[in-house]
Amino acid sequence: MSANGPRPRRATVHDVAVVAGVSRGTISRYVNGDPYVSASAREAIEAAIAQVGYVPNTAARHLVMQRTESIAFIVHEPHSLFVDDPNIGGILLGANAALSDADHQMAVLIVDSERDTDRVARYLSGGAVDGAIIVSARANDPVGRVVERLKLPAAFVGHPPGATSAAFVVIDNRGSARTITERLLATGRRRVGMIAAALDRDSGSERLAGFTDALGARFDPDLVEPVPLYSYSSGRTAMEALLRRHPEIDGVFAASDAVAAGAMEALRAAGRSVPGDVGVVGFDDSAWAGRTLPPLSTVRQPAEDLGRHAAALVLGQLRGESPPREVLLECEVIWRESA
Amino acid sequence: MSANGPRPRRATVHDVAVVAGVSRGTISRYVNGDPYVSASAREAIEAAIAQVGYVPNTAARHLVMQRTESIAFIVHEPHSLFVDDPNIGGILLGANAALSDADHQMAVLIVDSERDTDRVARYLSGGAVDGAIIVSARANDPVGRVVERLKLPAAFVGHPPGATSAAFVVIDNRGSARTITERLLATGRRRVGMIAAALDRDSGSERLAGFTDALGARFDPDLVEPVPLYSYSSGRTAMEALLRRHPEIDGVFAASDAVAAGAMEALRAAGRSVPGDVGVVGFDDSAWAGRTLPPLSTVRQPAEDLGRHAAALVLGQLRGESPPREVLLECEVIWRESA
DNA sequence: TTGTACGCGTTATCAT
DNA sequence: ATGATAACGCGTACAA
Repeated sequence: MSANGPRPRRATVHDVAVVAGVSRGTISRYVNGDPYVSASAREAIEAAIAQVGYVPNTAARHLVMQRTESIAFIVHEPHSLFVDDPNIGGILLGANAALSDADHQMAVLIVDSERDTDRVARYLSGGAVDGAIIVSARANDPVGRVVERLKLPAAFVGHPPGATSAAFVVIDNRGSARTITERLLATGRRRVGMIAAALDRDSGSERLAGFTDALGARFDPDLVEPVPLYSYSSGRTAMEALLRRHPEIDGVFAASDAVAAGAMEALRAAGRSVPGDVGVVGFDDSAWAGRTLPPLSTVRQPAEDLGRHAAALVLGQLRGESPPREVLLECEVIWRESA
Repeated sequence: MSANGPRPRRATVHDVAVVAGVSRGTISRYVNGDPYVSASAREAIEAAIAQVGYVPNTAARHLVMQRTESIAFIVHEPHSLFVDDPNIGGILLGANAALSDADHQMAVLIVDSERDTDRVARYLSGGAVDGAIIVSARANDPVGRVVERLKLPAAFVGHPPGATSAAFVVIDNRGSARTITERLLATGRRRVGMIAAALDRDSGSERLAGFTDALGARFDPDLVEPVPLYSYSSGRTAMEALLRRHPEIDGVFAASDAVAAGAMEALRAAGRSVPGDVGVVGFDDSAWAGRTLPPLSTVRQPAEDLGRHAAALVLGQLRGESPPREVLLECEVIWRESA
């Protein structure tokens, strides 16, 4: 039904110049806010621009200015991230807000295959963006290497595995884990254990460290059950193991809300009440936390702030500032009913 | 600690030409896979490219080619979308996969403010992308209007409110609602109601239509409780109302899983068992569905396929094909234990 | 205050 | 098969 005519040729400076009766240089000056434009010219130009529907061509502008006013937001492992991770959305929005305030365009690039990796690397190398925010970098990441080689202003969300020289922003996993464990202890629990997950990852080992910090001399390694993944099923089996080994256990710090939810299911199956018999706390304040019975006490990641700070780090570098190597963000403890 | 030297000047065709001892034209031909390049030249060029680390400049390429080989993925209302909607991630991944196969770069643009709207409009008008996929378009959307004015090849995910000439891909809300309601009826329920949500949106009214389709002559409007939002709390209060009005109710179709979860909570509070006393079915197969007790029977949206088809629609237009105005995707019914 | 002309890094046309 | 050279659309020094 649609007329579906040919794509209209986009108007150029030239067209505007002809209609307005001034030179192309003057048009360009007007567009870029140069003060040396007479009132009469200004009016003519404004009318002409409206008439022909002129918008400056991005590519031409980029080419001559040598910058694009846009920065990439690169995300890996999108499957787990976009489907499960409750924080990615917030990080995205925070980064976008900060960049938007600085009048920069954010372009989210998804790396989901070998092919994507190559294409994104070319995209970056080709100068399509002025900087990059990278979330969930992997060890020995080709994209990360490209960024480094180009000395592209960048900031990582989370600690990049390979020791990069780039800046990064992380939450204080250790401190937050310590804080919530201390609160759990303050409820009078005597035998509190931890289901530690993903110890090969930075976040996982830090959370365990925070836990031992809080326990101090009372720390008993046998009360720690390590699991590979931040998952519901891991939590469930780990809790079962913990109950077998230490039936007297009366408190558990789970390395994530999903893990905690699994643990609570195991406790329920074992006939232990929460928080009556055993107190449970999680980490992330993800969607899990509000849906467990009872609702989960947990640690809230300041997702938007992570994005905001990462963006600020990149923008700062763009302005020539040398950024702090690391930004540590505090988390908020959300006290609900599971402990 | 980082050396933090100046950004290296990026190598150009010229540099490669000098090192390889051939002309720029030959370099360009080699890079673009033109067959007319001698073996000797080829070798020299390959070595030179590796040596100077050459990557074609995106902006220059775009300028002369008049296309960018990249397409925008525009998402509005990111707050609700990125935080609540379980499908957005899948749509994103599906679109990215399809575009990636066609060697196109996808750039996700987030519209989260007035400012974003303007900037994105400029971005599109400036020719930064060859096409656009738009999810969750709003009525009278400035971005949508820009797309239309530019006759930018585009595809909407979901039905765009303003009657656009553009193509769109949607799930068969009506048919799916009908199917799952029929299955619910087939379990022997006599008095089945619906918690209808977001009737001002296309998805909401279609789901209600499917419900009435299934009921046929047995349809009783008083068994329909409309709520404004697809939310847990809406579901809870609506179910309470339904129970008050019709204590004999023994089946409920909730317009979304979140709504269904709320309804189940209300049923639990009222001492009704699920599925014993009343059968409950939802819509979306979101994270809610697996976490209710018992797990929820629901309708699974083919999220990745939505993204894939949208991308295909845009790519087709780019090739000059005239796309179908509408693509309707079937959903799968997931039968769990709540009905 | 305004116009002219050059350059940004490519691709594409046309000779050769 | 390859080398000159003209666009592509814009910003900006320089001249006027």
